[in-house]
Amino acid sequence: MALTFEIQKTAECGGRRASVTLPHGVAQTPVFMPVGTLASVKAVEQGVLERTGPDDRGAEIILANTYHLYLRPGHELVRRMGGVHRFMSWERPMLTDSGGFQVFSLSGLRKVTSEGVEFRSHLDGSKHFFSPEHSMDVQIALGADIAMVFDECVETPATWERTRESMGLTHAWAQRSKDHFDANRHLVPWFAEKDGKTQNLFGIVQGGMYVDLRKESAERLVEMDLPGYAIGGLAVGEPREVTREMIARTLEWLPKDKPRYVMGVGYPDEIEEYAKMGVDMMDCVLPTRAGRHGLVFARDDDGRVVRMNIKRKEYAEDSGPIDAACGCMVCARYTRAYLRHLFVAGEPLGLTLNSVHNLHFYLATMERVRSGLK
RNA sequence: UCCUGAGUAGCUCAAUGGCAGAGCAUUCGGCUGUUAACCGAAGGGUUGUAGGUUCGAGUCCUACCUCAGGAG
Repeated sequence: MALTFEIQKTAECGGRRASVTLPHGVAQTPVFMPVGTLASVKAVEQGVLERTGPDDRGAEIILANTYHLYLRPGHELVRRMGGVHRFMSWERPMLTDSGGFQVFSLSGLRKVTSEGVEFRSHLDGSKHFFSPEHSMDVQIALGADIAMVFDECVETPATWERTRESMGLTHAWAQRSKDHFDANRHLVPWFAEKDGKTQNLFGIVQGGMYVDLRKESAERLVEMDLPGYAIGGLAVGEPREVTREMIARTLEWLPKDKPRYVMGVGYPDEIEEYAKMGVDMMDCVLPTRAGRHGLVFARDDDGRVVRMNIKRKEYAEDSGPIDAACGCMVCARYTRAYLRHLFVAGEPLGLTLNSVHNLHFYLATMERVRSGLK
């Protein structure tokens, strides 16, 4: 057994306090997973990521991206370097996205057929082809604890017919992903059969903004008996109520004894809400991207999330921390005035400190939720 | 003192004699499985000064002022 999911408690709201044990360690869920696309959570050093504040357990799982690492430095190079963990010196669990989302976000540079996707590199325009089998080969070479099936994320809005067609493709690709993965997962750099250390493959539910399609997608994927399931294709421009409804309904049809992962969400209040609904895993670029763009999160006296644009002039001589109640190393040490100065002056440290704070904020938000679910 | 060149937004610079603009800076906004230290919006002008030519001048003419380079 490569993955163990142990639920300590399921609250009335549906949220679960649990832990997921993976080849590279244990993560407490609900868990937020920072995104490190190119084997780097942008602007944050791995040691800092392990501990963003004095009483913080740090990031317990981080993401990397199949598409990006395939293009640069190349998955075979990463394999030769001992796998992505060793390559980037991150010993905790990791998850790789399959490249399916890039099929969606790189539209204009790609051509989709039932066989796979032909696309052009955003780096140099060179032609490449990704199939479910190839995505699996790349993800196995990278060797994250969790790999994702190769899927297609449909654009929003999309008609029911278009969404159903795309979903059918995702299902066929999921089966092909699983078959190829099962046949080759012993090739992960750290494979150790006697220790039961094997890579895990998660499925991805699609179905756009149509409840009936979400149900069909969930049922079809559950038949494949995968160790965990993701809900994909959300937060792509639809209203938040729709996102919430899709998650709430899809959770009904996913196994309760396996991790459920909503991909690509969200704002701090969203991840809190979804965790309480029973989502166990989430990832999002927002804390790091927003941080690099000058947006930091804080809580007001009532505990409500507030957005703070650190660029604003009103912080120029503000000698307080971003959030006095925050336990991160940035709030313990630096003033808003200094952070604003670094950002306005274009100092790279500003990007780093904002990112570290935001990551801590997200991780602490999950910790709050976990405490509440006890 | 003379010659030459240049004076346009906070800065660096565009603009056939025909609606005075850009980049940067400033202020504000956006960011949801990262093509993103990114993207967008706004504010900002008596075109060095004073005259003249012209239907119309940032642009042509005259004088002056300032700066740079050259000559003496």
